[in-house]
Amino acid sequence: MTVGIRHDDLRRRNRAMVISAVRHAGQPSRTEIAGTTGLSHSTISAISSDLIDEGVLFETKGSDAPSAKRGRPQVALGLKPSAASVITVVLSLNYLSAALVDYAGNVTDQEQRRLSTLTMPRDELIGEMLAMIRRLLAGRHASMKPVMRMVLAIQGITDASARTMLWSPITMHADIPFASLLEDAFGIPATVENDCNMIAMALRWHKPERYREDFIAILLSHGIGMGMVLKGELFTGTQSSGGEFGHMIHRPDGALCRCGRRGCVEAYAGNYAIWRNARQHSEDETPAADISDADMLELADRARAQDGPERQAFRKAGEAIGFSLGSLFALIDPAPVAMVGHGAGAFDLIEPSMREAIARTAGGHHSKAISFDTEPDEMPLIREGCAMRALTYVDHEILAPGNGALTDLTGKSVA
Amino acid sequence: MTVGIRHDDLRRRNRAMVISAVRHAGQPSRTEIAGTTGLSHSTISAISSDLIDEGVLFETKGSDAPSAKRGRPQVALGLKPSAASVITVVLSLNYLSAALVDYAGNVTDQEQRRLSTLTMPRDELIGEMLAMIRRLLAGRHASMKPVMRMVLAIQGITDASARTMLWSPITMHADIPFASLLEDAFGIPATVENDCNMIAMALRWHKPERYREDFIAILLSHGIGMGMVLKGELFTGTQSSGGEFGHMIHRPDGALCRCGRRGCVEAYAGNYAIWRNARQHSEDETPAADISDADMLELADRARAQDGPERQAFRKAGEAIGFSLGSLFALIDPAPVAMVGHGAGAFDLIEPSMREAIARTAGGHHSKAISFDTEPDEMPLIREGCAMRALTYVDHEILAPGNGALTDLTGKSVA
DNA sequence: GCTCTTTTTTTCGAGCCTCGAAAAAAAGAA
DNA sequence: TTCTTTTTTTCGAGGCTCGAAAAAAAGAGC
Repeated sequence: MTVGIRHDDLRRRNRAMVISAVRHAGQPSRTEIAGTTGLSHSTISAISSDLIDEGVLFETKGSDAPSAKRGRPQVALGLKPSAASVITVVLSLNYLSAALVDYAGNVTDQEQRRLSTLTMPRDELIGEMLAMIRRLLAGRHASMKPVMRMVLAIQGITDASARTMLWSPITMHADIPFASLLEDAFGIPATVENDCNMIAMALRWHKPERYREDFIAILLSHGIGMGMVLKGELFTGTQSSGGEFGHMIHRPDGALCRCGRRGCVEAYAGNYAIWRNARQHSEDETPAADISDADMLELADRARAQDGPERQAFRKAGEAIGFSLGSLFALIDPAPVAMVGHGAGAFDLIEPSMREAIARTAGGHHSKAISFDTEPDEMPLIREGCAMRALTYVDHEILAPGNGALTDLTGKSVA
Repeated sequence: MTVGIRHDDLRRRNRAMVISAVRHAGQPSRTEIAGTTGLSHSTISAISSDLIDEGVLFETKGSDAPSAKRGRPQVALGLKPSAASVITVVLSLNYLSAALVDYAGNVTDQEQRRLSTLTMPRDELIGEMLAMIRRLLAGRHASMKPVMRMVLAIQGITDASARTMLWSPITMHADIPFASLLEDAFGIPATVENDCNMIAMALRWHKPERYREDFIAILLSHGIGMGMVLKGELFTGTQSSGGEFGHMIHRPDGALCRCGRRGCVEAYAGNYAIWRNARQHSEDETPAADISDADMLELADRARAQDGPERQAFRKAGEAIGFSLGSLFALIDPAPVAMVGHGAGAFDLIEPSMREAIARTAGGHHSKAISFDTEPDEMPLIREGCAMRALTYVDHEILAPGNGALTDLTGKSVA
């Protein structure tokens, strides 16, 4: 039983709507906002006037092109970059990066470094992260507004409340409560998110014309990840970040997977699996820890050059992805797919067998119509997805108190 | 971009909330409603007074047990049975049934009959359905309030807008726009829903303590169907009713499925598949059209009596369901499962190999903790699910116009 | 039998919020 | 300089929910 709507919720929600409209439209006029939200001009005027007073929005005076239209010119509203800032952190295999992002979404500072995540002790891993964040916080100008939110994206599984990393292939340590660790260290609200989910957020942000209501992002890398948006909402599991497409079962009792089980999609389509098959090693062989992008590129080149075990390996990968996508499509119906990550660079080798497999499944009813796109570089997407997620959180916090919001925004400096 | 909340939406939503609270609680007092909705007593008082005036609610005077409590006694509110009525229709293999249900959910009349759905011409199938509905409409008392909604449940796939049956195993005809057909014939709004989705609705209604936010209902019958509730919402595909668990791929290029493809779960776990395996026929053999429940019972008995091809067949079924549930759990995390339908009577034969398979998948992390329940009789569940769905539609229509609602409710008689 | 408690329900005024219409503002066009 | 056109603000009206207080409807106690 959902709770009833009280009167003050109304204002709060409509404020949220206005902020969200500005964030999506960039620099809309009040009239434009009224159009997209369906609220009346008077309401928009009242709300945006409040938000300007509170320092959340501002009138971007220098309207670029004096639109040459008749009538009173529109006044564009923008998100005030100084209204707040957020920190994004991305932790992936042997790699850590963090960025400071202002309220308008601009990266104002960032840092990245290589680490040996697989072998590092737990405390060291956490320590490196905290230190990097600490440097970012120390480095920002005194004039900058306080950091209001931190979002950490990891390769791996988080709990449904986005507070704990339950498991990750990049480290042997499990159940690290990153959200609480970050909150305790810096006094700033934090969440931990799955990297592929952040990729999905970023795609929707970047290419709304293609990735809007329903789409799937598949990360082809050492392992196989997935982020999915259904009916406009990020799809997550009931207890975890979910969407573990890479561990759907392709062949019962089949090839050995990095997760220790058998027959997972990843055990055929992950980099290590393609490598293993290309070398004609046994499918029971323990997966290699890491394979360089250069090696995978070389493998792909050889597969393109001539038929042989390399080409076969990519073919098998396509088959695994195809059948499992077919199973997924049986559940959710076909949707546009983005193939993300370095592995997407070899999509030409994967696509034929993948499409052939899909066509043999229930989801492949119109397999010709299913459209695939490739995004070879995942890191910027993850970072942007994190930023959007963090800023969205802030948007909803800013509107919450309704009135005294600005005392928290411009006032006390945290950490 | 969702639309802003206008002022009158507020009342509408809170009215919906009150109606929904009454429907869930049965006969709550105003105080109780205030508690569950979180709205103030004054608001509840105002809204329920309106709804009583409009003939949607009524004060159930004869309060059964004079609660022996001190203070002014609570006045129970109930849904007025005469506020509206709905018709539910269930179409399954060789079987058609329909019922007339009042606003409080009581079945006031019903009819059912056997048909040869597989061989009937399209028009005859439609004609039988229309005729049955016509008889129900003709048979109701003159005092009864107009039928405001019809919901048809079918075994098969419908489009996302619940207007057309896209495909069904019970007939060779496809793309039958049942919703429009019914609306044109009777002038009453109608939808077509997947039977398993209705089972899920009914389960949530019946056993909310077990089936609440997240659960799965799997129909074990000639084919394999699924209805799923995730985060409190019925899960459907993006373009169709979705959730075609039975056509996830268990073994690529495996056994021949009724759908014409190969390796679907159904091709191992549907009645015809179990039958085929028990008889040690080839997996390439065309599936039998229908197998009687008695035959399946006998098969199960023989499997229980001694090890042999029958027991093997059930074991294979369990394996197929187990691995595919494991894949599903990889996507959504484990959830309580209800095994519904006659096939659930042989769940004891299926369970061991199923659990073993699940344990070998990513979703089987805590396979011991995944709980299964059986509901051998699906028909009543489907009917009740339809009724609840229809009544929920009506609830939302009654509250919509806000004021003149009753003119439609008590006034003109449709059809 | 009467008064006191207790609990539920209704009433009433206050405070918000959104809306539509009208007014004001800010340009270009003539 | 005066019209048009378009955007934005202002203002009063109408609704809605809320909290407090009042009214209603019992049982409890003497």
